[in-house]
Amino acid sequence: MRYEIKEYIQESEDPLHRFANGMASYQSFLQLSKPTDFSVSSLLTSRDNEQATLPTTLNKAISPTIPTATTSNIDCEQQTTQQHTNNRSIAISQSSPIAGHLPKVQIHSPSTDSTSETVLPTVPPLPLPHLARESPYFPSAAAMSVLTGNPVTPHPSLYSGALTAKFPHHPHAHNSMGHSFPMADDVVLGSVASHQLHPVIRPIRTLQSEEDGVVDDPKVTLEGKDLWTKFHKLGTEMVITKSGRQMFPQMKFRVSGLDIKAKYILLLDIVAADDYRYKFHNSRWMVAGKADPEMPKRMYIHPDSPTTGEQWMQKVVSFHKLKLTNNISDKHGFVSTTILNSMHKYQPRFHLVRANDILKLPYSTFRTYVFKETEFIAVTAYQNEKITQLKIDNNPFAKGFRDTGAGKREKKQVLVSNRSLDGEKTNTHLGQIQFGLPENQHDDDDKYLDVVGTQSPLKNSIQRMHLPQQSALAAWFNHLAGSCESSSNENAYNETLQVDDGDKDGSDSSCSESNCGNSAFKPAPGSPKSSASSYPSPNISVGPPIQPPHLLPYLYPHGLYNSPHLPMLQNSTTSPMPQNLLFNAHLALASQHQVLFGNYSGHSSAYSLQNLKGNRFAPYNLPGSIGSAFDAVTPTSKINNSNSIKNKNCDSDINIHEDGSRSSSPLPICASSNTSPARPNSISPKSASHEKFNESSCSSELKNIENIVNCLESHPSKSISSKISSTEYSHSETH
DNA sequence: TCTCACACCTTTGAAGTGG
DNA sequence: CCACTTCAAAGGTGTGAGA
Repeated sequence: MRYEIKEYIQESEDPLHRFANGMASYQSFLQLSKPTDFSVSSLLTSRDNEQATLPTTLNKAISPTIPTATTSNIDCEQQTTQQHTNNRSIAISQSSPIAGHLPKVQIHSPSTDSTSETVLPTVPPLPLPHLARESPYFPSAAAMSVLTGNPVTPHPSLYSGALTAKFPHHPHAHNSMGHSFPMADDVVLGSVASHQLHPVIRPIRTLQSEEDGVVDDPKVTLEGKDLWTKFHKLGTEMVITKSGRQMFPQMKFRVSGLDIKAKYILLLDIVAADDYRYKFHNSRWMVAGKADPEMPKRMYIHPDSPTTGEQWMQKVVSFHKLKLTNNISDKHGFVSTTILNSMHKYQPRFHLVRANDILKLPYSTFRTYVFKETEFIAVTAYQNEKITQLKIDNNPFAKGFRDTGAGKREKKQVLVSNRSLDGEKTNTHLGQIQFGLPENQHDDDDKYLDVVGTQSPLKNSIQRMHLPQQSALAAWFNHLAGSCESSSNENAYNETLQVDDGDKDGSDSSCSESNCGNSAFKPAPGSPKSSASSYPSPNISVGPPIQPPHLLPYLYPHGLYNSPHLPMLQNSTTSPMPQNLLFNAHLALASQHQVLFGNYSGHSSAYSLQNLKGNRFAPYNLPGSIGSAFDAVTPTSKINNSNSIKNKNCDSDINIHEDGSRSSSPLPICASSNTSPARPNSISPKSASHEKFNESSCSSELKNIENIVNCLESHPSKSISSKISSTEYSHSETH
């Protein structure tokens, strides 16, 4: 795998121009720098919160002394290379720690169009107390700051925390206002990193092929895009309930361009779109104040993960089982629910990771796809009746409320009574919807009921976007995902100024299939327009593994990182560390992992765990011949992952030291482990029998998890180790 | 603004049936 | 044994009253 950092020197001082580029670099996916954002890598690299392990040579690598180079190997169809002609491209490639390889600096030669790589020596971890204090959730940024000499400022974009706008910092946020943007298939992104927020396009194909010999060109399309667009025009609302509510429309994607034999992990997460709380007033969404503290987020790993690209491409990938809840104490559904705040705006994100093992997610390259049409506001009760009607009309489970249903009859009675109370305008609107007028009439009707206009205060976000002191790595992580879109956004910016005006009338006549021109989240007139106003759908990002602190919130119960024992993961809410949290963390991970439950027959354990009844809608059946999820991946082996059958116990080359530091090493962390953490019988009846099936593998993987947790426990400044280990995990302590 | 009970509906899988 | 049908249970909906 590869970490890639590229630096792009922007010549223009035009604020808008800078903004255009800068916004693109703020890929929200990489703003996973706070506990409420999640990252798989946090499980394995939490210690990075305090310690920078990046090579010192990185500083040199990204220094201005690097000869200017052009990114001639740009392969982005939406690129605007001419706007980036004078740039330098540096790819800092950290071979996967798993592979035991040293980081490399990749330099693109301007003249020869060639790429050379230099291996960087690994340096001991650097204690960065002040940085850790300031950016506890983004250690790599801090590390990079030191390496680059740039002080880390708690730049809002560094942390997509409650106090930080997420998507407004990101071009996508500003793109939410509905402008034409390319289809997902039209966009190919390269990794990007720049302390000046200047993206450089680099072809994904090159990236991937250099990693492990697997060549893929993933394309993701949103299923039901038209329906999503309809909702988006009105301002999509998603009901959240205590027990969890499924999303409608459902999050379904069609994936293509995958390597048929390589294994992929597909994930979905939902992040706050901005820092505001909304209210529905006068038939429109308005900002009602600052956002409440963000709830802990969880990453939903598709239960079929990992499976081969061939399998993924066969059918639609559905994340319908993901539930939304506002129940902070939700304990049982941490695998399949995500906790949201009511009256807050959220943005789902789809992640595609080529990895044959969930445990390797942190070291794998994420491709993130953001479909702006899927943005929604979480509500406990529907606010916009047009949304309600749209749901009723399209959700089969709500048929009872349609014209022919009893529920509908009830509603009709209500309407009759309302008709005598309300104005004629409202009655007309309701009547049109109820009696199933064509869509275009629905759209026309939109003109009568003003539901458009979430007044996202973007200005502040924009202002916060470009702090020059932002470290290179911080920028890297923040807009890792946004290179291509950045370029396209730059073009799009000019288009935006035109398109936007045309969309103000609420007409969708110019709204193509990939458009979201009439988003109800369109900012009020006068709101700053960003270059990101026109964005590809989806917004795609490619990046290095998500950094340390993020996996926990996803795979761990919220209580874990709300715990005072985990200050680096702490949310604004503090709750005592519940019993068995660590075990639950294991369970959370294990439940997502086939091996731990021996589901080699083709069904993931996650699905078995959360619903033994079976995943009714599971799109795929995993072939039993796929092999263990713990099949070794040696990035440098140039061997197809799916074909590599190696020592499952020795496939991890990363060392997680007792002090929490990581280093590349050929020594597996669990090679000779005979101790597996005790697992309560309540995990799964299958687990016991499965131990027979593959005891060594289980032991190995459990050891992996154990090390992961131990890593957290031993975190020197977080004061979590003793408390956790003594109460939760002492029985499995192996250090 | 949120929770809850409710009616209505779809979906699923077991059970039954017939070839 | 297989395919098809039937049926009950589970679970997903929005509604509306009440807190």
